[in-house]
Amino acid sequence: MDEGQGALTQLRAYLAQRDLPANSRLPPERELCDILGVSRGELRKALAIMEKNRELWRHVGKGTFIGSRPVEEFSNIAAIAGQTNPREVMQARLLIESQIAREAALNANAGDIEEMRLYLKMSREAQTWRQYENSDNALHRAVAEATHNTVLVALFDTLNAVRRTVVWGRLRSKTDRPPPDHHSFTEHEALVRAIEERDVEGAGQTMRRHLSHVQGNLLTNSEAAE
Amino acid sequence: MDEGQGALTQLRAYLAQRDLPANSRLPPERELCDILGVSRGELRKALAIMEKNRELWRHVGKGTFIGSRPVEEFSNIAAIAGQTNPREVMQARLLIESQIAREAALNANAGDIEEMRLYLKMSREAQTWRQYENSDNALHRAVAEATHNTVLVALFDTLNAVRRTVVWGRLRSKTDRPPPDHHSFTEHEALVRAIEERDVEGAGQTMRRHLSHVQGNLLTNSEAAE
DNA sequence: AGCGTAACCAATTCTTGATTGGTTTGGCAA
DNA sequence: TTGCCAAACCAATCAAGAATTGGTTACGCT
Repeated sequence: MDEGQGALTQLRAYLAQRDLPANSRLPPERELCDILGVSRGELRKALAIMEKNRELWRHVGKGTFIGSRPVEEFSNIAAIAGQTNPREVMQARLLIESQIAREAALNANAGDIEEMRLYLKMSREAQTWRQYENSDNALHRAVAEATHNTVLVALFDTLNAVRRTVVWGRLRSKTDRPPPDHHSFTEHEALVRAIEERDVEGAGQTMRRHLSHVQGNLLTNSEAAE
Repeated sequence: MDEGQGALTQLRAYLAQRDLPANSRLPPERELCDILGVSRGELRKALAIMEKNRELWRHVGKGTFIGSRPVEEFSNIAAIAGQTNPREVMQARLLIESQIAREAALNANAGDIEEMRLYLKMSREAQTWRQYENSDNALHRAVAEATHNTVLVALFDTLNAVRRTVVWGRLRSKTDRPPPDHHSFTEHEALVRAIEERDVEGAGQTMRRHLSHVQGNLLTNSEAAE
């Protein structure tokens, strides 16, 4: 009965003898076969058991390592953007940013409000769509910063980066600059006002309504966003 | 005086003729010199002007591209985790995951529910805290997947990675395994039931209540999470 | 002083080969 | 048949070197 797990005990003995630190790489399977005098199949069974037991982890091309598999250190914006579409992005914005608006209404201070009003003014005075978009982005980010929660701000930035990558080549054909009656102006103002008045529900609803309009514009593919 | 900008007008003419889409790469400088019959110095002056004007962007080793410079491609989990704390992370979870739960209630299919029930069972039968945490993570991720929105799943993963980095070295002193009356069991069950019954409000509220308890446990620093 | 040419620099990409875990196939023996 | 072994093959990864590319400098000429 010891025979069935012979490779495993041999491997364990080998590892115990070396006492390797975590995250250290052990020899490739083919070498280990020679070292332990075991066939590769048996060795791989033993490795599979230890991997399932989280004593080590393997990856093709890299090797076999002691300890548990490390967490993904980066979230790749391009990878996310490649797998999704504008509809999903807008839906996520709707859900995330409405919550951010609520939280901002709870935590914003006078300086935050002032900053929002500045971007509000800039967006209304924008001469080109590009300028307008910059102000709009800055305003939305100011709302996120007003939560005073670095994690929320980071998530907002991630989402924003994905958005900019996804909706990448859209057109601005109709007009050269945002019309003075653009729906975003009044919506943005209502949003800032709700945050200033600590109207949590109002802030969330205003943001939701605003992004719904943006979503609608985007999907009907007229001159897009915000 | 046209002479001073000769290269620029030539370049503009070349670009207008080709009508290249955004983010497309144009020939290396040395080739463009031959094509336009301009010296490299003059060409680079023209390129510098257009770059400052955000009509194109350049990078050593990559090339020159139409449009504005793309955003930072990665969000570094470690950087986020280094600037925040467990309180902020839990607050973000509360806001994000409650919205995810609502969206899951709208979009989950039978397979999603089945998967959740599996992890529910696994978590109840866990023999160690580690096993329990794995099942718990899997359940929460299954909820995120049930939204069928890749962006939301990606944001959830990012948030989760930050959480694991931040609350990394906490203790499990009191007991060796989760007690059978652990509050999470009933809360998780209620959550899955609400999602199954398409109870949007209920799903969101259950998730919010659940994470509030987790947050409370975490902050009173008793045997922590979920 | 200004322009053009050439050379050089450093960041990046491309190419090629080797390495490595994962899988399949065929042979062999109990 | 069943299990095992050896070999070959596969795809992901890494490593090192060549080639490319924007940025810079030096020199010569007018």
